[in-house]
Amino acid sequence: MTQEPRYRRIAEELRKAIIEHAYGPGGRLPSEGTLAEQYAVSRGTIRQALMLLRHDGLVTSRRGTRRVVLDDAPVQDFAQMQSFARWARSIGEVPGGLVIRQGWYPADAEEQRSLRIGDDARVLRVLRLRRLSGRPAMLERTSYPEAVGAIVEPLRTDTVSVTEFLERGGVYVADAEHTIDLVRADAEDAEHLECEVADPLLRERRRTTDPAGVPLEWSEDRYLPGSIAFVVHNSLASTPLTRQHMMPGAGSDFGSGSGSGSGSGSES
Amino acid sequence: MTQEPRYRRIAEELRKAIIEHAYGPGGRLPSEGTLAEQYAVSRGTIRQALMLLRHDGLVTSRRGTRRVVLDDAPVQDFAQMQSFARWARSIGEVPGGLVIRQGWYPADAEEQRSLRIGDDARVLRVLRLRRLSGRPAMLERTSYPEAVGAIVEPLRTDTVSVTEFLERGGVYVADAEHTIDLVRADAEDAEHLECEVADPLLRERRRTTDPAGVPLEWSEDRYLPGSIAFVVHNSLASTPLTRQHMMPGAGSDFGSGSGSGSGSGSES
DNA sequence: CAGTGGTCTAGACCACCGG
DNA sequence: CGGTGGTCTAGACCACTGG
Repeated sequence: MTQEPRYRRIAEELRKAIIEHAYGPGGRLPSEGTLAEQYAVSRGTIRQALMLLRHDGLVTSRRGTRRVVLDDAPVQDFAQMQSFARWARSIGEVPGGLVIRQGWYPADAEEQRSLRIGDDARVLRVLRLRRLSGRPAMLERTSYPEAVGAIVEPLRTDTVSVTEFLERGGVYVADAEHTIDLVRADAEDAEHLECEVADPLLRERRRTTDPAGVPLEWSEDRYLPGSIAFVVHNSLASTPLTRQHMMPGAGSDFGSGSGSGSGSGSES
Repeated sequence: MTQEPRYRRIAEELRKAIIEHAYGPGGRLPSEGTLAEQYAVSRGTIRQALMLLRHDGLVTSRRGTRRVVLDDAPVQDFAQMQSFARWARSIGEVPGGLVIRQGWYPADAEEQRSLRIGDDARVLRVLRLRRLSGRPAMLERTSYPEAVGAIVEPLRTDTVSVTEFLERGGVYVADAEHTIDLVRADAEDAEHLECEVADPLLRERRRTTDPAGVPLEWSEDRYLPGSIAFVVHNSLASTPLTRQHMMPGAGSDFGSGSGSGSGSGSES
């Protein structure tokens, strides 16, 4: 039962206390030494716990002063960020998923690079519409490498959560990289998202890998504006956020929806 | 001279080795024990170094196996993300800044909340146009609390980097929270960014705090599309990325540029 | 100045992965 | 099974903050 490491459980207790405003905001946490005594663990363990809160932007840390509680950050866990369905449920919406088209194709250059596969490899391309309580919210073009595709392919087309299915099969996501920018809807986007061609959409391109570093999927998701925002926290301690320059004309493809990446099924 | 802690210097050496493809990608790092010997430090110090690379998404880590090198991540340091000018230089562009309007105003509700100040506090609102090598790239509406505003106010209107100026004054940013979504240009946006009213823009709302947790600025930046993307890395180890739901009608303000937040100078 | 967090050590035990 | 990383301990010294 008690398989969660000590420092994680301590971090959870502290997080809860903070969210319930036991200290702040602006309040000071007990010192590491005091906490170590209270929890009857060594200072190192306490530091590990506090590190978690630090990375989530819940507390500061400076030599010389006690840690200060920051405002509540909109903290989600990794699992929730990784799965559209889980996220939807957490905000009280009913997630819907529907596969519009899927099939095996030879990997194009972008897929070969992103999924780290050879130029003779096949990928499963899936075009999927995501709904929030019935309303179209996002159109997802995903490419899976052979091994993962074989698991995903036989799924019912209305499977709500692919991520959760993969987890039951022992496939876990450990890392993800997201690129967020703006594109305009192509004909396919407009049809399924029920908007006009050339309407602006929020685009998230995503590459996920398993704990061994093996790429699991490469996806381009296009969100209708007004329903979603991305929130990022960064700090001196850890900075996963980056601006990226785009060569004029490249990157932000207007119109040609299948673009360079995982266009899904426009072929045939 | 040797003031950088040991583990950071080790991390830098390893990062360099990785970027120069001394191991991978896909290659395996030496074990922690081996590295500890090589650098003549304890295993704990090596683990601290590796933790940095882990959070940057450069290597994996799993019990039982050696760490695996992932693809090169687009790693920037915090300072670069924090400063438009520094970022611009790093991609070989010439940053430009021009204050269009600034002035002191009573803090509105949003500013009071974001900057954690009372309802009788004043803020300095600055409307600033940012250029990349001459071309308009971003329009920035920033609100500073009294203390910071007093430092920023006397600056020349063409000051390229406010961040760098503040650092010279001993003001350092330690934490930031970013919310990214899509809006349409209002009249003010269109005028200065040289686009049409209602053109889509990428919006980044940002709140930064100093090492003690005191809010330093609250800003709403609007980028012309096609010139920038945001890249986020997240992992089981640390997940600062979040989707956020928006109430229909709220959040994504169309038109009223000064929105709920730090509208700058539309008043008068 | 006393108290705090940042760094570092040297050791221990365990869970897990691969051969 | 041996080797690996994950967890945890008990101590030490230092840099910095604040009164």
